Amino acid sequence: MADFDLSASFIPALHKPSALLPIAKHRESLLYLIETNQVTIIVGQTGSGKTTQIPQFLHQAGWCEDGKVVAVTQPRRVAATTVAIRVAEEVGCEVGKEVGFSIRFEDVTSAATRIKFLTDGLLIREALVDPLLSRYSVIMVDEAHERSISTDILLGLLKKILKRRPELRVVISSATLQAEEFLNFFSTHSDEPKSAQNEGGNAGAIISLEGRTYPIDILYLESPSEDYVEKAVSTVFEIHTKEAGGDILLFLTGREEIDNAVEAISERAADLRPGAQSILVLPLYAGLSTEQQMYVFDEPPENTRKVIVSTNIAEASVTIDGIVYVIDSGFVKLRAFDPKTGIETLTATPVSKAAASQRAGRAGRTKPGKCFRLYTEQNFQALPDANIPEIQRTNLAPFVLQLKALGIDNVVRFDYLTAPPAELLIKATELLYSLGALDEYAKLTRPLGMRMAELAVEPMMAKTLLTAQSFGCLSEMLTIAAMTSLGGSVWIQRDGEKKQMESARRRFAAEEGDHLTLLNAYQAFVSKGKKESRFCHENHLNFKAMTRAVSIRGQLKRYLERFGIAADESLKGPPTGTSEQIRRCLTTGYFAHAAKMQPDGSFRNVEGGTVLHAHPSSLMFNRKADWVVFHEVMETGSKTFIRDITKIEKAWLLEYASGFYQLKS
DNA sequence: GAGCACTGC
Repeated sequence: MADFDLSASFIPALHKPSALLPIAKHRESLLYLIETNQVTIIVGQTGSGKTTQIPQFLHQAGWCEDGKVVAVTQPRRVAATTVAIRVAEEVGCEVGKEVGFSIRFEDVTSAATRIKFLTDGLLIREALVDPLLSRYSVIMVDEAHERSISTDILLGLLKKILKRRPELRVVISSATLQAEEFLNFFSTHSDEPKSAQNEGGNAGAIISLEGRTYPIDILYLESPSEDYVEKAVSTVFEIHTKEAGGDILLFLTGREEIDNAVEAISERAADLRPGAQSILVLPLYAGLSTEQQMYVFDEPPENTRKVIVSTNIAEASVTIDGIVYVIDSGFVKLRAFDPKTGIETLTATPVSKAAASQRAGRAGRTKPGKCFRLYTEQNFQALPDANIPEIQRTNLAPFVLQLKALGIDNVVRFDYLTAPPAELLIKATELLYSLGALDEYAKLTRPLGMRMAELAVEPMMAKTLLTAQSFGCLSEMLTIAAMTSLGGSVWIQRDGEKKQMESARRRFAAEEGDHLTLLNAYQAFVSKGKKESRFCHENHLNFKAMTRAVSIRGQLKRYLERFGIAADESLKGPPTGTSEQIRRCLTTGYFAHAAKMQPDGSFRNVEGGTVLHAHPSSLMFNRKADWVVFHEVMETGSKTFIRDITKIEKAWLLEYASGFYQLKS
């Protein structure tokens, strides 16, 4: 018994004790600030431990007594789940007990849950049922500086709720640049009498927490570069030949650029002198399958430097360890919505200063790093401080509908952190009126408008679903709604298998267009394919997306059942809605997205002013049609594409949307 | 002939 087996006697700690985190020494002052202020802004560097520690401090300090809950919101699902799992480990409980999380389709909480991580979109939805969010004693809004539209709407709601609940505490985590803006927002009360202010304590406070990151050298170009992809490739090799070991992360804007850069880097890497350290180059973007994305986390082989060429996904959503060098092109593709035309654009735009420093920060996670910016220091100084908030450049129809459902009738006077342009609000209101969700006084209609707000799909599809029963095609529309909400990720193109994917897609093709094709694919997946991944692999379908479609369809079906609208889904035989019923039903929701094919094969919208092209992924690409409706329109580069297209009859437009088209002419 | 990233009781 002489042997003393270390591994049997000691269990390695899963996590560093939280006392070692920089935040621990601020514990008392943090708790004091939260106690005495309704709103506390935390400026926490990455690695400060704010997200994992603050909820535990609050719990220990008694904020969860009398059954109250501390909520922590995140803009992304993965963050909500991974942080919850970590905090549960630190607390020493099972996830779903004292510490839990709640995201769409996954509620891992129980009556015992005291610390709850959730997405901010979900917390807004909770306000539909519990307008004062009364079960929460503290609500921490994490990553507020990202300014997602859900975060902005949530902050506006919280400001309203704070006036009615003086005992509620709000904690906002922000980057340095925006802390004052958040504080100002919460300390000015535009339309309240003075006496109502500061009732629950002081209006607010800001506290800074230092992080635990390593220094990063920032390097700029001396003169601007003409082609940043080419410059990026040569910079990779300069780092590789001149700098010490460590992996490289290169930020470009999109799939095409990334594929080109990956190819160029592997070609040049083949010319490296024999015996030198080699290069392993990997792409990273959302359009890749999960397996392809996972490669970036693998250890590279011996004597090999890993180079990851990524979109913005690596800026905040995906964190890769071992990165020592960052190369920043200075550009990102951003979505914007033109209220005049109703068309979304996707364009490469210069990043903000905040985004540039976030990118640079990806280099210093494990040791000191370097960031090579492919632009000059003057270029950097000219960049905007922060990105334009999403609320100022997005289609607001879904959010106007939500605000109305929350009892906020005057959406123009709602207290926004940053007000959206009036045209966006008008456009959204007009669309909701034409769909029948709002009446002529812009009040939410009942039951139609209220039900549309409760359905978790965009308003045009919500309207379609709510009329489907009267067309006898509810079962089919549930499937189509679930499939279109996947956003084009249904089919997967594997390397060099383009032809095979095309022919797989043709197997499900329906003459009438993409919606019925999606319906065919789903029905094959759940019947013949038995919801198995093998079927997806054989048919070039995205298994993850198809599984998600099954969940979404189930959720939508339950919502409708609650409204007393039940799909007749008897066990025998396929659904019975005819193609015409389905296409008529689509027209009742998508009349605003109608277009007519021209002799040259392009489309014009009803007003005739906009030239639209079928997206190459659509069945209507290279096919004849007359009138169509489509799910989505997007301008990229110089062309405007429509996606998910289905043939309809012109007469149906007049039948279901005469008001809309009279209004327009 | 081709789309950044997120997200919903």
